[in-house]
Amino acid sequence: MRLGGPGHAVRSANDSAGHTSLKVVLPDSSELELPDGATGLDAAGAIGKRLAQDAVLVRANGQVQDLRLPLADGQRIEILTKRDAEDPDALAVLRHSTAHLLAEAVRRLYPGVKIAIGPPIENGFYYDFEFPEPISEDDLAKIEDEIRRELKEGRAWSREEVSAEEAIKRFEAEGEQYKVELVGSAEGPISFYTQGDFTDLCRGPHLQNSKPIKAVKLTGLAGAYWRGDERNTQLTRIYGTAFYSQEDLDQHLERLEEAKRRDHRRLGRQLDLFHFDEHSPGSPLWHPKGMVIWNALEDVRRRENGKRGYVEVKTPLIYDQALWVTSGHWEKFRENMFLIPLENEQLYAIKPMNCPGHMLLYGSELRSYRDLPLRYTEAAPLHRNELAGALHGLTRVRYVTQDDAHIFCTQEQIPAELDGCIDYLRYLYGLFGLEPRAEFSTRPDDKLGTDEEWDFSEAELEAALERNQIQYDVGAGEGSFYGPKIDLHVSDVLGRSWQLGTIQLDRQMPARFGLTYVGQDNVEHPVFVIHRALYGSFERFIAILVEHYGGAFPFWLAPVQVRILPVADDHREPARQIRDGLAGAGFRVDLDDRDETVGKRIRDAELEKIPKVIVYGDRESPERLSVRDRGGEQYEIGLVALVRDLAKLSA
RNA sequence: GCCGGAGUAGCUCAGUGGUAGAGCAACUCACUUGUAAUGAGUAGGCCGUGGGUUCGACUCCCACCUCCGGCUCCA
Repeated sequence: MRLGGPGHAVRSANDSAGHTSLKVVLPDSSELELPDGATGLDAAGAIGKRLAQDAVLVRANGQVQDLRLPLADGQRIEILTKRDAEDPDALAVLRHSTAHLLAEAVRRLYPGVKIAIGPPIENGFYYDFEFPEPISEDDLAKIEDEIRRELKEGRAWSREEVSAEEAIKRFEAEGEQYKVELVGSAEGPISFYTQGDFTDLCRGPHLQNSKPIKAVKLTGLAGAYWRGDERNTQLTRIYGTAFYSQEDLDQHLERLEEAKRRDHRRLGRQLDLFHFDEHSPGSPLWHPKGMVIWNALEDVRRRENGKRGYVEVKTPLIYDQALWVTSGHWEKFRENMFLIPLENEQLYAIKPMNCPGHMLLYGSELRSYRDLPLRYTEAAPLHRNELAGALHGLTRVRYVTQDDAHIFCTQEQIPAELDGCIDYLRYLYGLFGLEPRAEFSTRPDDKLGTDEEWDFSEAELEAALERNQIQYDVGAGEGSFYGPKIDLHVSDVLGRSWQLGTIQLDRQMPARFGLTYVGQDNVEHPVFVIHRALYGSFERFIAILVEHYGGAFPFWLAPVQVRILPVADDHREPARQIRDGLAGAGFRVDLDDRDETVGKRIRDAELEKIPKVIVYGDRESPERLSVRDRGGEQYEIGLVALVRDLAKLSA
């Protein structure tokens, strides 16, 4: 989480020389007059003693600020207290302070440990350490106890500003090399926060004291590279979370449990959609019910591609090494490719992407400007030898299927084609009620091509985002090696963000393949390629859908849409006829005539999250069916009317 | 690949240096069922794989495989 630096807010009304007071605006729009140099804490004190005691943070003009820092004239301020227990900023400051308690505890328990960095994050905080001896999860309980001891004793934070030289000298004396490095790269004033006998380099803000920290839990242990770079030493990261009350922590843990019930890996097995086998790690085995969802996505893809002027192609799965050298993958992607060394033959590789095949296809003929734009689409199986530790259910697989397309177009056609992709994206994500975040990813360090070329490509994508009024974050250096990208991200049930759709503008790969078109001027021009996958991959998209719906798919996606339950033996035959009638009308319907009670079979249908259950007994007839919706709502309807209603749900 | 954890019946999980357990699912029988679990019985295990220690290993040690939580990388 990014906390606003306090440095910017320090400027007070000095420019209006001679004034010895400043005014701030409170949330109720009333004004508060304070002596010049007054801090957030002073402001709280001026309002009430109790507020000053309870204050944890001040928000000045929307920016969080440490209570100990001076306010500026004219700022709108808001004092946050433990009563703002759900405010993200109030939680962040609590957790940040708890991270410091963790560091203090670890330093006391493990002499010789080096401390690195410990920020608040989405649902808690972490702190990175270099331990002299490795620790294990069993150690967490001991550390947690030590934090509780600190809380019982009570801690108060004090803040001081020092020069960079002084800070470096101090950390060098303590042998804290990571802190020395951090000071070296710090911007703005260097500040220290001290609680007990523990002093840490920190920008803040922090609590006044540890009283508001009512619940702490250390949640995990992991390796993490210093500064996120795998060439650096791997530190030990301790994760934890903290709350203003025990109830909030309990609620948080409950939500986690609830989220786990929606996990696509769990539901995948429960709903009989897919599974994994250790004989092919990272490669799902799709069950019939999973394929229903897959094919529903395929149907949408084919239908919309057809409407939007795409043409379907099919290209080889394996290519020789020379092709991959031309495409640039041999240099940039080799370690992620499955190679096929054949006896007495060239080295082949299974494709991790469709692009090179589509390049060959485009290059197989002389192309005219009249042919463009040419939109090739192919959802072929791709294989990427992902690092073993990176595999993750359906969200990160080795056998992946993109809803891929490559749009070959002229430079002038780029804006319209990008707009077309964005419109398509909007349609698709809207269909499922997904609300993705857009990220604009720019040139990476290992890019192909010149900065001038990238300036152009990046400008085209950014202009498309602006034109379509899409809010986006910038992923500096996150682009593909051949071009910048617009990526769509959606979070899974446990808050992990996954990239789904992507739109990439590429002039490198067509150039490497010598691809051109003949213009109206009878001169060959370089052709541009837009790589785009809108679901991203079927696998990941289905994972997100399973969690998005919690397995309760809308009628049109549900693997089994209707289940018929005959009450007793005599009802089996008429129930079969109802089933056949609905199946004939094109619905996915099955019959549960097991020798179980109706109650039991209803329960099973609910657990399978089947949208419609029809109980058929003495009271029913084709003119009068008893339908139970998923969740328990019941109504009566004739077969003909039911077919009509269900057809509407399928559209 | 790296750090930490875990692999026991189809699934969810107990167990421990001395004969391998439960619930659900499966199968059989009875019940003929009315909107979230009818009852009884039966069967089901190279306790992830390979080595080692031991009179004896599911249990202790080592290596590997797979999965889980992170890191890095990525659709």
